Amino acid sequence: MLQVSRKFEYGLHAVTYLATKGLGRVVTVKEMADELGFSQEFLSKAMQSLKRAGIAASVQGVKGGYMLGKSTDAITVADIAIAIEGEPHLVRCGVKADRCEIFSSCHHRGYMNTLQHKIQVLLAATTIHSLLKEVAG
Amino acid sequence: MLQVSRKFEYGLHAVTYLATKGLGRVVTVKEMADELGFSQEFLSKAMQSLKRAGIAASVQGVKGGYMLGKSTDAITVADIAIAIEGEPHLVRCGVKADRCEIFSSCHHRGYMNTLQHKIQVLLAATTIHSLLKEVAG
DNA sequence: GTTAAACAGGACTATTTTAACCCTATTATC
DNA sequence: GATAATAGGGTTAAAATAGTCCTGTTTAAC
Ligand code: SF4
Ligand code: SF4
Repeated sequence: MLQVSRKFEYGLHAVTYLATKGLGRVVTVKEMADELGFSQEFLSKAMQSLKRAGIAASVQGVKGGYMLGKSTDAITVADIAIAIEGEPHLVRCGVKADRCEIFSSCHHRGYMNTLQHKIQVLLAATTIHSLLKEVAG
Repeated sequence: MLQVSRKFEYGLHAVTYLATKGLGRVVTVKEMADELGFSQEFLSKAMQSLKRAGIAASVQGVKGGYMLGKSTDAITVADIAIAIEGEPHLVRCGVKADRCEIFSSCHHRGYMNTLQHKIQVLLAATTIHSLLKEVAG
């Protein structure tokens, strides 16, 4: 329970990788996959999600690739999580009420929702900038 | 990502149900399943986990059933999560290092581990006692 | 002491989610 | 026009979760 997906971790690694390369530098998926040690195809999907969210920017064509779409202190871990996994739903009923058979009689939905919010606050508290500092120091 | 399991929610509901019945009262799985509206067989597994963790106590035989094993302010949401899902592992490498192909080159393991710890602190901050008050108030 | 109602738990199956792969555009450089 | 890259749909494979079944053990009641 409560384990992050591999895709999210791929995405986070990719973003920190791009960050160390500087804001302007264009990097291909192939380079990142080789350097970080994971599947090119799968990372590619993660990058597409990050791009749609504006976290990464892409350049198409032969000399194309990805770069960061924002400065490192404008990207939080929560942003990456949402870009890749979509809106967070700690409980099934968050997706759609009828996903839970006891929705109408459930009394701790309120608590679960505040819990989810607190977790989001935790994720939003770390920017890529601060994460890189933490890793270095 | 980061969704709690149904079994955990079943367990949490069961514990709050037992709590409202008072510490001494013995309740059968059948009664709880009927009352809360979920599968007897599946709830039974959750109760067995809760019992092993000391959160619930059981009485075997004809007039048997379950009751709380501790007072409501000695049980936290984290306790229930651990009883049912086992030790939390936000990242794959927490289970076993070789579950992650990039373990040796990963730089944000430290961050992920502190994140996990903070989530545990959140869960441990709510006792069943305080949860019930929150629901009532 | 036999019966019946309950917990205990192993083993299996089904469902859902996640991960991975494949294949075809499209874009832009050379 | 060839090539190297992103964009993305669709399919398959693997893993985790949910749910079921079946057998045993305990104990109150008769
Ligand atoms: S049990 Fe309550 S909180 Fe959980 S999914 Fe159902 S309605 Fe939502
Ligand atoms: S990427 Fe890092 S934190 Fe995540 S599982 Fe691998 S070693 Fe652990």
